Amino acid sequence: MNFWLMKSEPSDFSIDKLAKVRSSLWTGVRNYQARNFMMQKMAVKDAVLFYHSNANPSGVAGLARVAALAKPDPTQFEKHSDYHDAKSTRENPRWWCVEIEFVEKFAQVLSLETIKADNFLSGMELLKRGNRLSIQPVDKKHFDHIAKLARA
DNA sequence: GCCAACGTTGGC
DNA sequence: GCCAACGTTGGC
Repeated sequence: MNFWLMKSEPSDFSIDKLAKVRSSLWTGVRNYQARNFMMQKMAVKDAVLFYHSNANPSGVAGLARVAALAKPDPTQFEKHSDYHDAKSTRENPRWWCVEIEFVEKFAQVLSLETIKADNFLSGMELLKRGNRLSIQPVDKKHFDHIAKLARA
């Protein structure tokens, strides 16, 4: 089983929204590295840190889980979607997405500031210079530590 | 809104 | 294949 961090702007899709709908396709990823993690590495039951970016505060807002393997992202075929991709075909879709299900909302967001201040988390990909990747692998030890901090 | 860092595009 | 121009991400 693998561990992941997945970013979303809460104004677009938040942990509250996921809690309400219970599960959702993780649509809109248009970065090949992030897509490849979903297509090639994610398995059902993998654990996910749900990260709010461009938020107040930004940070890990809760936990989720991979509910289904990657399938073609339907938004790439929607002409009027922000995520439409004219170069993608149904025979050979360019963008794929897994399905994510709600697990837990933290009582409060574990802020980026708190994560940065914790020495045990200093090696996280999230904290690397210029990090922009919206889906990234997380070490189990970091995942567990974040879950522990959030419940403390 | 600013801007550093990064990814993508396209001319050559 | 190089790389300048451009677009996007995301913290602040």
